Amino acid sequence: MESLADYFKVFSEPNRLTVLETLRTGPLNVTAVVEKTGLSQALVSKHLKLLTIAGVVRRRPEGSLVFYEVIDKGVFQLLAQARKLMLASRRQQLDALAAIL
Amino acid sequence: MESLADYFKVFSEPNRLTVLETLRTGPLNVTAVVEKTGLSQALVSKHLKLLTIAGVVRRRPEGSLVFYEVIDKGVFQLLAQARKLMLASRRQQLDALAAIL
DNA sequence: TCACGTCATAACGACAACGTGATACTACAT
DNA sequence: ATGTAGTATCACGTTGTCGTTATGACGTGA
Repeated sequence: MESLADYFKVFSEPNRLTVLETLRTGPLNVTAVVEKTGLSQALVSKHLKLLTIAGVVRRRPEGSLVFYEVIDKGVFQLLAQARKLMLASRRQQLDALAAIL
Repeated sequence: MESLADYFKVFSEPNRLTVLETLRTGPLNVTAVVEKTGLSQALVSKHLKLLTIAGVVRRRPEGSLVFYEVIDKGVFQLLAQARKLMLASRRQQLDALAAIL
């Protein structure tokens, strides 16, 4: 996690966001995430690793399972704020378009 | 701007963030941004275009100059919140490391 | 009209990220 | 010890993104 840009990059991938959303309600093991998302196991594993490296998620082995959980639920606030800004931008775009027509 | 991930992608590039920061204090024309950042003119133009498409920035031609300005300064709050989370993650990482050693 | 400053775009090469299929590794049960 | 379920990783091909160089387009003033 070098720069701020790198941090944003963590959330700039649809499947990774999907995986992250999966953990909103609580810890899950890899297979559970796979089933919830429909993504391949290898892919889920990769994204979880990235999220772990980024410090967004914590890895907790338990027997033969490995559970992952969001460390700071504040990330979801970040997602929410970004979504809000995005929608506002979209509205503004439409207004600008309407002004032309 | 299809998905939320795409929106995050806008902020996931160091040079693009640099360009955006340049506009924090107010509108600037392209050449001014080029001088402030030290990036090539073509590159600045590209990033500004992307920021415009994303609805983060507004393009305003004025004579032979083209000014760009941030539409919703709330984006800087987003940057700030992300930075805060990033630093918190970093602290947590170090704590986890310290616990091992 | 011509030249110049400003900005945008095209074409290209370099490199990174994504997803997949196959394989290794681990813990546990038989 | 062998098998099995769960997880991680490797190697690979594909695609996307970044930055550069060169060129095009536009407005302005001489």
